[in-house]
Amino acid sequence: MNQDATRRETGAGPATGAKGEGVDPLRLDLQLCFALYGASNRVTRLYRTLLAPLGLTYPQYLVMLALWETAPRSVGELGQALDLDSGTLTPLLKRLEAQGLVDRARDPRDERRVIISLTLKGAALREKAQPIPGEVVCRLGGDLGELGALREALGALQQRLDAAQTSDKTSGS
Amino acid sequence: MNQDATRRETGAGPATGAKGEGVDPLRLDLQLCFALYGASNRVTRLYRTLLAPLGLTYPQYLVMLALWETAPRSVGELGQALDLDSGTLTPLLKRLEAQGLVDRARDPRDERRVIISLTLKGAALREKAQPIPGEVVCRLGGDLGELGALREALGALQQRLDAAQTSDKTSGS
DNA sequence: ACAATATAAATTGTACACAATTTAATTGCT
DNA sequence: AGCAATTAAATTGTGTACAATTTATATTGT
Repeated sequence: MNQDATRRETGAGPATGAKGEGVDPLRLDLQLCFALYGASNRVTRLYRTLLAPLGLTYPQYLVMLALWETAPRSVGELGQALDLDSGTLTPLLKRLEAQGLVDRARDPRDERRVIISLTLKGAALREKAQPIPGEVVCRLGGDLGELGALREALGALQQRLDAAQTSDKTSGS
Repeated sequence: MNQDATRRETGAGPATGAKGEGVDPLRLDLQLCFALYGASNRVTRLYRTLLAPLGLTYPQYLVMLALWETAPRSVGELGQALDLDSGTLTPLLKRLEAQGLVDRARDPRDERRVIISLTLKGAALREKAQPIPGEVVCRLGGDLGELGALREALGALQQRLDAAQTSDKTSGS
């Protein structure tokens, strides 16, 4: 059905000496970026199924996890913890409020701030979420140590990424 | 509410001993999900800066990387390679077409299929993209071996995630 | 041959992400 | 006190992700 002509390797250094130089950096980039991108998308997809009974999306679940840890918190504090800005959080929190899981109220001390607190329903949802992490680990089939190692590797990557970003910003203007 | 304690997260914690302690599973979940989610978002953000001169978003860059590897390809083949469906790819590819980087044409052999091929401009863009991976690695400051290990760990995670998803679908009668 | 089925993209609708801007409230400075 | 600068959310606009549906084309069974 298809022969070589239909699918060719593009580029790969057309006019170079074709002397078999090492690995293409773009190919490595594809592999690493892709692994992270794909893993992230897949995790979101996996959780989608598990979270459907709770009526939560994956980012909403992360926000609830953060609030179950510490509440109340302002939008800004939540954003700092989750590394998200108000453009993402504001509509997400409004949806959680519409579901009756959180309350949004201006801080009387500083009317610029909006304090997010858990409602009784939001606090109670924690019980229904309890089995989810175990279910995920069970489905993944790996041991906890391995997942912990992955978490640490990702944490280290995050710090590097933050450093790369800030050094980028400070050099501007 | 009971949460009066000040937040003491993200402190590069003392790694919390092996096991035995009553570790909250939801807390572990927060840490792992969050590491992956945060790393993915940060990578997208880092590339945003680097890709701006090329006029590409990060997902568009991944599509171009895939096409620089092998072109032409159908939307479906591209979707399989990138783990994205037509709902995501179709508008993205239309934007690449609007930029003159790819061509979209029905397969005369099977009019249902749409074949994506690189234009001269799209193929030429590869040269401008060449320094990006090196720049990223340089900014991250890590050694290549470490990044390679991370890629492998993520790859293993991906496979587990795929297995978890499919076992979910195939269940039921 | 042709209705039933299957397949490939496109479309629709919801929900993130995030840059850039806007709105409103607080702080600083004189 | 008065007013510029700062800060915190909200808003706006673009671009993903993805489930569910639709459209168009191809394949199958009788």
